[in-house]
Amino acid sequence: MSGRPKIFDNEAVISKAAEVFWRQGYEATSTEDLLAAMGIGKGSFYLAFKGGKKELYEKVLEQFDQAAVSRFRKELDAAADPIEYIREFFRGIARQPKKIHQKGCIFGNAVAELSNIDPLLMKQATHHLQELEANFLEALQRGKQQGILTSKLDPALLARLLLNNWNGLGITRRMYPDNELLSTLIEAQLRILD
Amino acid sequence: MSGRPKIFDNEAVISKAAEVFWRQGYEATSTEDLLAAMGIGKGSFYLAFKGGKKELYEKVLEQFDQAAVSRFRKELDAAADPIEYIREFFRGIARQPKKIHQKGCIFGNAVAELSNIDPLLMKQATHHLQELEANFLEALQRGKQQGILTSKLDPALLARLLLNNWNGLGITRRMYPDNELLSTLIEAQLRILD
DNA sequence: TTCTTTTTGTACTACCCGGTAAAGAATATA
DNA sequence: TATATTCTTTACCGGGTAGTACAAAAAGAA
Repeated sequence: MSGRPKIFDNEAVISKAAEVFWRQGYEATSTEDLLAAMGIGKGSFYLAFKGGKKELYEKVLEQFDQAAVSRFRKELDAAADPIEYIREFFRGIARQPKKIHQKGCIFGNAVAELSNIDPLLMKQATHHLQELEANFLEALQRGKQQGILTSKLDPALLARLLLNNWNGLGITRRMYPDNELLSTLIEAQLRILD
Repeated sequence: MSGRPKIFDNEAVISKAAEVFWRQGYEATSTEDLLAAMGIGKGSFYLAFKGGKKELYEKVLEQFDQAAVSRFRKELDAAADPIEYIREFFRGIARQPKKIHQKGCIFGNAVAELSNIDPLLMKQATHHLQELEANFLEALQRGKQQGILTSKLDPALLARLLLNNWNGLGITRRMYPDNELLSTLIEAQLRILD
């Protein structure tokens, strides 16, 4: 059964690759960039990821999604006020360093870059963003149940507005990688939750 | 002085190239893609655009900006109600065909794709988006002068909110290339103008 | 016509890149 | 130790790409 032991951990190298993809995008990243970042050779890479760069990118998106979604759900469950949690979620953007602002949202990046290049990958990125939207919706519904959210807007519409704000911030934060400016912008956006 | 006559018009081929760049992005577009779309050969191309793909992309962004800005200003000047003009500007998105939705905003695309690849091009794209923001601002200020805009928010902040909505729509319209859905979303966003 | 200027078409070069193949290394098991 | 299994290393291949070089073509001017 078990032959030569693997020198690397799959999740670990996916996470290494994620950083490069996130920073440079899909097309601008060569497999050699990825190999260098992951610290493995071609042989190992194509053995572990037979689909090459494309499969790796899928895995990267999935890993990102797993981490983000599980964290969101956990924190939301722990939050007494789900609406305030959404607020803090957005406010968190305005606490991040410039390097992060410059990378934007990897899912939004994927949607923008791959719509007419690789529709399948684009569809997956879209799906992940829809999960974020679903999380917003769940928080909003809980807020409504608890009587915290008084807005008369349909929660589904509200969730979509939040998603669009998120998508916009993925671009705007690169134009203005300035936390004070972003904070002002975000606070104004959050008034739809009042 | 005058040698062999040019077979093509610069602005015309830039506009041809624009379509390809807009659809595929910068990195995914090869110079041969561009030559095919422009209908000229390598010799002519490198003579007219010594900077190659990069210079052409700059020109494309500039041409887009020229067209968009001049149209915006002209229509805004002609509009009796500048706030309603902004509304119509956004509503127009929800009247466009799927093919356009799939391409998003070329400036947003450039910002997303090139932030960490070619900072100079990214900066130019940012500048063009800031011109859009400035146009929003001008319209808002005129609306305030005319007493049409009653919002208590700082017009500059309002313009930035509109810009962020625009940036978001560049992504969201690809996730949901559905004009009815987009219309609902946009109408909800426009309530910040009430 | 002949010369000059500018554009065009094409051939060429040097390079990079994704992917494969094959041989060798490291382990468990018998 | 011998064998089977799995992973790693490295060399290689075919294809595509950006950019250059150069000769031919198309005009005006002398």
